[in-house]
Amino acid sequence: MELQTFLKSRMPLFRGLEDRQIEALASICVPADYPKGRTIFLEGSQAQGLYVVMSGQVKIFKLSLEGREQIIHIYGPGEPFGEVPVFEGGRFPANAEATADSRVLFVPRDGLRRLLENDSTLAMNMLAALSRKLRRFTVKLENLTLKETPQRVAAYLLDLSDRSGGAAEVTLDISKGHLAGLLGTAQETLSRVLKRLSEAGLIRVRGKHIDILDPDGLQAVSDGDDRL
Amino acid sequence: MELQTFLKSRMPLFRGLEDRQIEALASICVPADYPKGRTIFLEGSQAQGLYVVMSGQVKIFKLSLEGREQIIHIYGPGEPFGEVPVFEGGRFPANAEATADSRVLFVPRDGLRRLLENDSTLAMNMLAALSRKLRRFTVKLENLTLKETPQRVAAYLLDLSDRSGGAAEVTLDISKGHLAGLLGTAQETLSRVLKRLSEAGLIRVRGKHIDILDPDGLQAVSDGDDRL
DNA sequence: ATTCCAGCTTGATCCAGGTCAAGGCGCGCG
DNA sequence: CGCGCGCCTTGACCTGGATCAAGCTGGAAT
Repeated sequence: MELQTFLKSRMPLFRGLEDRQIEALASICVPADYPKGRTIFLEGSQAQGLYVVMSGQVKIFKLSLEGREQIIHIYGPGEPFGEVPVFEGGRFPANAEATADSRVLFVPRDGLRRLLENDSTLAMNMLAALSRKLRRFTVKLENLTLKETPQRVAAYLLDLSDRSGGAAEVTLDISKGHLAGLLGTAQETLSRVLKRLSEAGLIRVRGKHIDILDPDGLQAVSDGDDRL
Repeated sequence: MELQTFLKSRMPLFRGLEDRQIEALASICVPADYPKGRTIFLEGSQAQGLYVVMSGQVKIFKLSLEGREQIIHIYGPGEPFGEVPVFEGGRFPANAEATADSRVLFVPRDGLRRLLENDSTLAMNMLAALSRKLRRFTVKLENLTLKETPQRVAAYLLDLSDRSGGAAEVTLDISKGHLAGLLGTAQETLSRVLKRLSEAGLIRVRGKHIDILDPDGLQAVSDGDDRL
């Protein structure tokens, strides 16, 4: 079955499970399609389970009263989201919205908890997954509070490059508006920073494609070197 | 035994465990004393286990290259910290230091993992604990990126009051310098904000004791009302 | 009691970056 | 082919809050 293959091969969370566990899991999951822009859940609403991106892209974000948006994370295929209320509190701590046409797997809370209680492999995987998210939060908090915007942009680009094996050309998988939201800045500021980095000869921007001309220089900016 | 009593009664993490599990746990834990100002672990160092505050106070924080400090959390008695590397990565994502003379329980990684694999109650407790931390991170990120300093201060005071049952007088359990670090601002700014809140008749500050004179007004400030 | 000092307050200055406003640019669609 | 609409860039301005620089204060140590 299609779904079982996905669970086994594409999802670190379910790595190492026995086939009959995968079957049990597959039998309780429900896939659903969300068009770009559609809300998946709202902050504060009651959760019935968690979600996994199968295809497309989902943003998790907070809104201020004035409407400013802080993106907490953007998830792609294979990544779970909305786990918190499964284990604590029952309500979502933030909002989720599809940023592209997406297929999303829903995993009901009760069934998942039953599986977790009987399978320590799954439980350890889940503990690792939550720990990874805590680690990312730490990094994000550090970036947002201890780094200036150019540092954050440089760090983001380097991270993107690293994750594609140190490639000299990276492709933004999200719009620049979303990137600004993710980096905790205004779109205008991001635009200006990219320009400055270009003028300094560190990068070249062509739409969503960015050439990293000087990785070391970019690293220096990321580390706080004020060369502009 | 003293230690077992502490584990059973003072720690949500170990709530609901059977006595023989508690015994097993107690037998692998090691308490240690840290004077005020002593480092407990450094970011990036290899972790051998997690910690639990028995008495005193511990701050978890990040440092920028220039030496600015962002406090991520401050933990008191009963609260665990440093869990992340037990389940993922192996290295601490931030620094920990005692902010008061403290007794801290060390729980070795391997023993803990063995217990977790054999006891789903403990595993579910741990999942809940990590989820609670993720939720707090979400709130913290929201406060730091979407709220201005006066809003953060007001929110902190109200939270403090709520946690002591809505008391009209709250006592800061940390120094104002640390509070500034926790709220992502400079000590000078915090001082000025407290003064403004006092002059607006919302609070009265006497050292570490703060009277909340106008909870509704404070709530309004916390929600972004620009009354100063 | 006097000194000392960490912790706090107050004042003055400066700047990163948010906001408002006005175009460009590219692309899908009629 | 050109119209319209997101999305992005550029410019001008303004402000929250960081930083630098003095004092102040209260309690611990002698």
